[in-house]
Amino acid sequence: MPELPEVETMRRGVLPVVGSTIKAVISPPCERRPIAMTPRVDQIDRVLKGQRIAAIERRGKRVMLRSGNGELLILEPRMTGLVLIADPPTSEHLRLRIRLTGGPHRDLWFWDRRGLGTVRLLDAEQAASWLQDAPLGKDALEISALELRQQLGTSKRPIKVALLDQKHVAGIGNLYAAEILHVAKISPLLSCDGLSTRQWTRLHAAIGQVLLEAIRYEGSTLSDGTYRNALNTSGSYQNHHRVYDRQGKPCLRCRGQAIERIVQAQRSTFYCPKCQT
DNA sequence: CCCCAGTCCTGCGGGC
DNA sequence: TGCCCGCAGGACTGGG
Repeated sequence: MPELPEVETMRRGVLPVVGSTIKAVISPPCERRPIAMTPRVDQIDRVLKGQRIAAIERRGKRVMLRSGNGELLILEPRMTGLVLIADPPTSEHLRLRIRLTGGPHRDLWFWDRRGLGTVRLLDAEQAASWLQDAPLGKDALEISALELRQQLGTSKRPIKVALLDQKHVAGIGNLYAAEILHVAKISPLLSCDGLSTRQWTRLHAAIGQVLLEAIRYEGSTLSDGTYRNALNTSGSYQNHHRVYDRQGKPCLRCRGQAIERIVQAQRSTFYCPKCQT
């Protein structure tokens, strides 16, 4: 579930470890099948041991640790991954432990209940080319209105489906796509090439508005309770959702129409058929 | 180009 | 009450 607001909240939460030195990178004992990690953890350990954490960055839904030597450790939480400096929710689903020294925290954890997350280490050269050539669009908070339209404008896919495609714009997932389209008053069913200039402008504004608003509330912790910030604390944006998981309930804008749930590209879409056209 | 179904995986909740 | 199935969806893959 973590999308841009949750991942940005994780990033901000682990910022205090910038300047710390990496003592070791190890796999905590975990009986489950290991998560996808390249290269192997002992290789990652060999490369990063003794290095300073120079920065913690984010692109789309990934948290990236930049080492003093310019290597990039990319943590991709996917559905249930968390990046923490506090004690993780359980000891059972720990996937990576980065032991630290010379700063306020002893450990940086990657915890992932379902184990769909990934860890990847790139050297400085690979990192530079990955940041440039990765099949990953501009970050949703960086993209301009013009770029957004250039990326999506000729597509015949429904706008909701296209917004989820990370190679056009990175960071928007199923929950925020629904929230954004409601704020923009655009039907999720509308074909991208059918959006008017006015609608593109509204969409771009809604992306910024919704994502920043969600970051202010530290993201959405859904009923399964999985998502936590770096201090293992819940977000509260779930209390401000306009449409997500509100099928049958009245639209908060028009007050009358019931929110509908439909399926697009095998995913739930929530919207107000009256407000979103 | 786009779509769809299947894959990874765990925990929960609906239905019987 | 208990058990099983299906659903949740981020990213990716293979076939059409």
